[in-house]
Amino acid sequence: METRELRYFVAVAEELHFSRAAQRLGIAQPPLSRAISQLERRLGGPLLERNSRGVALTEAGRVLLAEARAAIDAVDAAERRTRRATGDGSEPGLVLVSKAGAASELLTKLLDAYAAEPGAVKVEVDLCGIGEQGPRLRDGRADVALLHRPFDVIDGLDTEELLTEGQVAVLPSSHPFATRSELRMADLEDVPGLPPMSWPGARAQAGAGPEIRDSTQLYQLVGLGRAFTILPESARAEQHHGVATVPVVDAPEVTTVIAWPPHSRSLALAALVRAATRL
Amino acid sequence: METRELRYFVAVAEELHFSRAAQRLGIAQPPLSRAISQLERRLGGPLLERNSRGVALTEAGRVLLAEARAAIDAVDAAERRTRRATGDGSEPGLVLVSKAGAASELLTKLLDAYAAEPGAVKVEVDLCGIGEQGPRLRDGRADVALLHRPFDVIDGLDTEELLTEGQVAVLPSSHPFATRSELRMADLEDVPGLPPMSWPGARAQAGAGPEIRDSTQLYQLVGLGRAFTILPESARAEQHHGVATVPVVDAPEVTTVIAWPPHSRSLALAALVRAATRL
DNA sequence: AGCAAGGATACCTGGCCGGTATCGACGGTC
DNA sequence: GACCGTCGATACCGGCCAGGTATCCTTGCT
Repeated sequence: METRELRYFVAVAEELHFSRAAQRLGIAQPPLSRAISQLERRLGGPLLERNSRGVALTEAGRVLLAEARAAIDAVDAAERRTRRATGDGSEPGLVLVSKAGAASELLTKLLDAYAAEPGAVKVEVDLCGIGEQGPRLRDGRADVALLHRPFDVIDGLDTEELLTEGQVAVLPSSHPFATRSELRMADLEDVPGLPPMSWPGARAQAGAGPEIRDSTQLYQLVGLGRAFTILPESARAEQHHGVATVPVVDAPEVTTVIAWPPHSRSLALAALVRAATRL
Repeated sequence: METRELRYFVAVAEELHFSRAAQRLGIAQPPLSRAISQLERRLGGPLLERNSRGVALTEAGRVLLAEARAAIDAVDAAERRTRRATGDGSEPGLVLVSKAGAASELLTKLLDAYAAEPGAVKVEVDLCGIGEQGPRLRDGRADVALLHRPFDVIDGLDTEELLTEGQVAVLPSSHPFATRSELRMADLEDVPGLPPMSWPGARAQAGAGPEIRDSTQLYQLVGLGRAFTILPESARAEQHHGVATVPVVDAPEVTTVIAWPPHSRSLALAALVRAATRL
């Protein structure tokens, strides 16, 4: 099977519409129809059900969709990482990705420690939205990531634990809870007049609160008295106007891990991970 | 990048010889040379160094080799799993792979428990050589595997723990140790007149002992008084002529885990894993 | 110098990809 | 129920590129 065929199939499976998929792919509809038919013939059965007025995936189609996405990511990763490794000098040697606004203290320590190693290469730090790190590692836009268990999905990645910490509630400083010396999860089940925030990607926790994408947004919302949330202790290092933090003594512990794709053979990556574990 | 190009590159990178690689691929040498040149042009730098009398990989080439192998495995997996999912009826719904001769008791319990579930599909059990499970999961020849931590590589796989157990020494029954009620790791550091076995794939432990590939071989060698080894307790369920087992009280614990590729969305697989964790 | 090995280049051919035109099946509408 | 719009399938054609053969060129060995 060729990459092209997989991309074609994914487009159709996502659009559930041949003409739209063809448009997205920048080709005409007939070649796309033909390519999918060939694929179905080669794989020994139908992938799509062409009902009148629409297209639906068969069971085999669902399998192929999941597998094809993973395969395309792997191919894209191969291309990106190789292009990065071709000695055109100016490019960074490693791309590290982390949630915007998280683990910044740990991150600076890590970068300093690695930079001091002999043979350290340039590290580009890429801050992305919550839950975006996994995909970036998988499709080669990044080589290594900082993640937070149990929040981030670490399926299919190699990891090393770096730091385990408790969590604190992040509240408007005007809120009655803000003066408490500690809180319990039970206190936060239903905070009067304050919705909890919900993260994109997390099991949709149906929290009626606003969705946020980065930490600036988060602190702004809290400062405005519109929401509260729970974050790892290290978030206290950042001071924000109108925002108070109170330890939540029985919150589940959060572990910051460094993660990388399992087949990586990069010496630079190995050195970075080694530096991280020695922190 | 197309799958074909990746396969071509891997062939050349493995053979380090264009003509032999072309032969292996079933094409002539000139198209292969051209394909590699195109790849190098597209990726922005050389992948191979053509020294006089031979070919060597550049750093970028090493990166691409590792990435390309993973990508090709993913594409092959997509094809195999989809072909298996196309409703041609006779085929098995899931392929489970396990080390030959290991965990047989757990395996039968698991298969029985799953078969009793509503909507259970046919499970093909595939017994393979030690260390072969990972590759089979990665390239789609299997959907799920039983592995043993810390011996098997579980990089890049999702896992659930099933069973943790101690280990026993497996010795010829004529050996002085065979009558002991227990042993310690220190006793086994250097057993007089008996070499330890070494497994393929494991970090080459330089044990001067014979290499073995399956459990029949193993018990035969032990029965002949040619070697000894350490195995999980459950191995005692199998009785073999001339072979004795003695608990090793301070051996590291072995955990049997069920493992599957992280992006799998198969309902049948999910049911099997659920059945396994309920054992 | 001659030769052999091995990768690169030149050039041709055929298959397949992608395009346009058109068909055919199905549904909604008046 | 005839008409029409939507959407995927089919027919056919043209151009590109993969793959083949022949040959060149560099290199190392004798």
